[in-house]
Amino acid sequence: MKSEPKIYSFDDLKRDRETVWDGVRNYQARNFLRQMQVGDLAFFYHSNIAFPGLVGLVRVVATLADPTQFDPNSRYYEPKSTPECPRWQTVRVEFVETFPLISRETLKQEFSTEELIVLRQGNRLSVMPVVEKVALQILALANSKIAQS
DNA sequence: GCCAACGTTGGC
DNA sequence: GCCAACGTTGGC
Repeated sequence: MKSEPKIYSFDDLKRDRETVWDGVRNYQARNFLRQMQVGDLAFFYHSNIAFPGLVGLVRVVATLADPTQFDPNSRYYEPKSTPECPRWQTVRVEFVETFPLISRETLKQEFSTEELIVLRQGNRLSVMPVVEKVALQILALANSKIAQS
């Protein structure tokens, strides 16, 4: 799950404890959101900063229709959506743990663009899947960094 | 339905 | 700040 820290950082999530991943208006990203289930873990990625990369772990605690689509005052308002037939789906996530930055540079050294969608040039999705094998390797990397610090 | 123009994202 | 890579929009 990717966010610009200037807009919403991992520290913001740590402070809030939970957040709704609202405002995603890309169909491919929405389809990934639909696949997410309560209990799923996700990495939090900081984008559009000097040192982009993974900064921690979050967990899905609920799946829901994106509430902003029903709010006429929201920039994400979707007049065609109704509570019975919402167009945009999302999840609520909770803070799990912070780990020392796994930089984009490190990720590129360790993984290919086939393995990690976030490494692909021109990638613009706010949510993207990571296969289990790669996820476990990243977790191992995170744990070794925690052990070092 | 095609596609040029435009706006946005995000690495560098 | 630049610019490549997208997605979206809208004229036709």
